[in-house]
Amino acid sequence: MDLAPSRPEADTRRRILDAAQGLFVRHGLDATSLRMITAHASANIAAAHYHFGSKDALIEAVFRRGLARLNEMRLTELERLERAAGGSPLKPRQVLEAFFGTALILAADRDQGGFDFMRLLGRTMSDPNQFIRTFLAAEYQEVVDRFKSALFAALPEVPREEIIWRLHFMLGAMSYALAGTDALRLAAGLAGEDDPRAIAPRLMSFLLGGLRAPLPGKSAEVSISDTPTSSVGANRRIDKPPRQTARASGSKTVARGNPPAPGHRSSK
Amino acid sequence: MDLAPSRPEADTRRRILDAAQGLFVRHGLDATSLRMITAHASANIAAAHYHFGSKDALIEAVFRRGLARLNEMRLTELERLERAAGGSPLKPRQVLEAFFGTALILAADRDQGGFDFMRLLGRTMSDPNQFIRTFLAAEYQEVVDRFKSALFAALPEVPREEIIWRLHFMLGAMSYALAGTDALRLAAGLAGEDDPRAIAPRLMSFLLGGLRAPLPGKSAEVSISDTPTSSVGANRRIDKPPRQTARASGSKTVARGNPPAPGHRSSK
DNA sequence: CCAGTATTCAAACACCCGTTTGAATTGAGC
DNA sequence: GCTCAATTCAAACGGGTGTTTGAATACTGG
Repeated sequence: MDLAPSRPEADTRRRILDAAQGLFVRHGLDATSLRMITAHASANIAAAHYHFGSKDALIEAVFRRGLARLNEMRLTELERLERAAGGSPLKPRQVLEAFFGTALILAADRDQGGFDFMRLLGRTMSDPNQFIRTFLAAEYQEVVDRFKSALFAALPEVPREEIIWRLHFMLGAMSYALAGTDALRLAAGLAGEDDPRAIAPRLMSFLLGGLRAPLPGKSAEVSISDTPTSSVGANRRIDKPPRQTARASGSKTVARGNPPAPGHRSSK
Repeated sequence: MDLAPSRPEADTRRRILDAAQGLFVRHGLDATSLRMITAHASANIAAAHYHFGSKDALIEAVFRRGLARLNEMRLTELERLERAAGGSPLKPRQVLEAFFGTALILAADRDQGGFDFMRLLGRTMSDPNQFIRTFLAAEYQEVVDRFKSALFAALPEVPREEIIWRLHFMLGAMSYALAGTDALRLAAGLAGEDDPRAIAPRLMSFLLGGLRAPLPGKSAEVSISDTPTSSVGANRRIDKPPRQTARASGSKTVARGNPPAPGHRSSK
């Protein structure tokens, strides 16, 4: 339309959004200050408040922009498949492709920020901040309802409660894989460690396997809580292991003003 | 080398650790201040520095205490199973029980703080803070190596790279389930929504199903919707959704022309 | 009992945060 | 050219942060 490709005022707004997204995923929401963001965006601090109103509103704007794209892709794909199926229910794999496959496609888009956003989203999924949680839930609701229904129809013989649990688990697996933190250095050195295109086929077959796993036995034979005479509970209670004092012992024999190990802290 | 267990001064230390753990899981590491912690623990701010040296060192201490318990349980159980098997490799299910089952048992312990700690751990697994990440990796290394080896032995025919990926996915599913945030309000209203004893059997069969899923097709490494040959229904298979380039020229992603009109909220 | 260390405490320090202000700058329409 | 609104800017405000200080207290060994 009449929107010139480079409107200067709109540019500041977009630069701030981009900088915020990149810094949020690298340092976390709390640890990223508006001053860091505006410095990265070559903008003034007050400009951020002028365009967004507050830091929380800026966070909202970042997620709204990313989720609009993601959710539109998901719903478009789901509707396309349902239209092609013509009334008959989809296969479980198709539902997963529409939900998780599109997310992974978006995560592979490094240029337009899809990569950063999906990592950010993956990490934020387990953020305790109430304001974020309610916002995410609201922004997601339509998509979640649509895909829940599609999965119910695809697996009519599975109890709905069980399907919801498994959707929950699948979400966790994807979020963690996308977040790409690998806190345990598990995949360190693996090829394509943080490349969503390498992860996608592996994740999809893992998710399908989990979704179609046999239901947990009602008699709880599978359950760990009552493995015969409690495998782990054999020693009944966990004794406190001897306090590992190798590194922390300094903190109790302190004289005044003793910093245990001054060489800590960074990344904030 | 240690102080007697019931010395009153040691009590302050424990009270601070407990309060910190509870507040960390409710508000996050960054959003929890030392003043909040010491107020909850009925202690002085300086006492926290006296006993731990810094906030980062306090965070370390919280995780060290919890991980010592968790990792000891895991290793004990793994060794018990390996001893019982007498040289022959364990079954995949047994390895998962020793790793994830023990975590879920610990998470069910509400009295001694196991519940809070496992939720905290689940959320921290995707924390971007570098200091936390390296600390967790170091603290976990022995356990990770042991369980990786056990899984390799249990699944000799599966490529090791694939096993590592699936271990990664399983960790994500468990972390997210334990974190118990449910950002999407997926399981809202479900029975035992945040009770690890209700989650355990369901999670275990999901994980086993994912771990034993058929390997992803080797041929196409890039494609998301792979399965070039083995599609279940030959009729309508999922094509690659059209590359979403509409956004580049799209001017409707975010409603432009937002007047400043702040009206924000603060909920922190 | 006293000596001396281990622990607590209130107060202050320097710094960074999100937010606000009011003036300067820009750019389009008459 | 001028007007007027939209946008940017440097500077400041109040408040919360982690950390430090030095004195007061609690406790243990002799």
